[in-house]
Amino acid sequence: MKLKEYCVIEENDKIIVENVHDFNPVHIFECGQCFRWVKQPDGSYIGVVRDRVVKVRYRSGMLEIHNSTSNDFLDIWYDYFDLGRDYSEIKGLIAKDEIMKKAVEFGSGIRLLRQDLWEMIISFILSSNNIIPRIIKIIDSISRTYGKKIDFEGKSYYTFPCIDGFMNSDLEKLEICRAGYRCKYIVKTLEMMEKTTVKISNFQELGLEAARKKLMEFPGVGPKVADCILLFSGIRFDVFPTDVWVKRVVEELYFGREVSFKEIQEFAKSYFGPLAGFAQQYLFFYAREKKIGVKK
DNA sequence: TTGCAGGGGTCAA
DNA sequence: TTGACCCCTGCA
Repeated sequence: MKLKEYCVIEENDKIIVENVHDFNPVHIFECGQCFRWVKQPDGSYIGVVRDRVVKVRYRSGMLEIHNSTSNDFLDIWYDYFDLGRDYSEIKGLIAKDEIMKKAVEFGSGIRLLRQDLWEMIISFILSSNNIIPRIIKIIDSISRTYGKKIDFEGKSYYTFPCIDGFMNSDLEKLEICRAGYRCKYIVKTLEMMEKTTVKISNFQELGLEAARKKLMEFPGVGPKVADCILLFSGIRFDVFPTDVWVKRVVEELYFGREVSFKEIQEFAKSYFGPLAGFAQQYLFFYAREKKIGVKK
């Protein structure tokens, strides 16, 4: 089977996708955009996406997805891994100064995942005023409490719960997930979600400001969280989520002084334009791994 | 062993 | 604009 430039071979329980470039699992799964992929001792990653568990391995142009079929490739993985996009071209366009050249080279295998909108709303509400290892723990705990169990390679995994999964269960149990004051944001958000029909298509029809405004109606969603939701569910790529790491790296490498959130947003818009979201990911990964701007 | 500082966006005063 | 919110980690 062929889809665009890819050749997909089905073999036992796995598929092998040939001719995949600009793909590095470490960069993709550890650049802060997702919380449900776990590195295995052999270097592969196991992740829960929608209602399935898969294992992903990549070497020299070959992407292996275990526990999957070629139909899944068409239905899920092609979009999820954003395989229709030429990241070499994007990298060429945004690596227009020495800083971006370094950041792009450092995270050369980053791809933006197109993740589930509901999952992103809840996940990024949990991300505010929080650190990545803890966010991962909380989401894992929520999935164990409210999701469905799936066994894979002798271990149990849990899907991220759908709205019904939450609402049909006891929301008081959220407290055991150690999310602190964010629990009440989640409960309120779920109640609001139940009453509305918010879909990705709704957001794609809206302009950027209207989409942001709509997301910020949910409690716990401010400007940064709203931009993360839009970017990581593949709705908008012209946003520049500005957290402490991005602020630090832009201040240190571009301005050489302290700047406001608004100044950074204006800079990103004029400098990176429609590719701001990609630039943000390379910069974030670079800043965090290299600890740029951290006071010693 | 204990206790305190630090990290991290949003909300409400 | 500023302090409070919550939990975990690291380090005296």
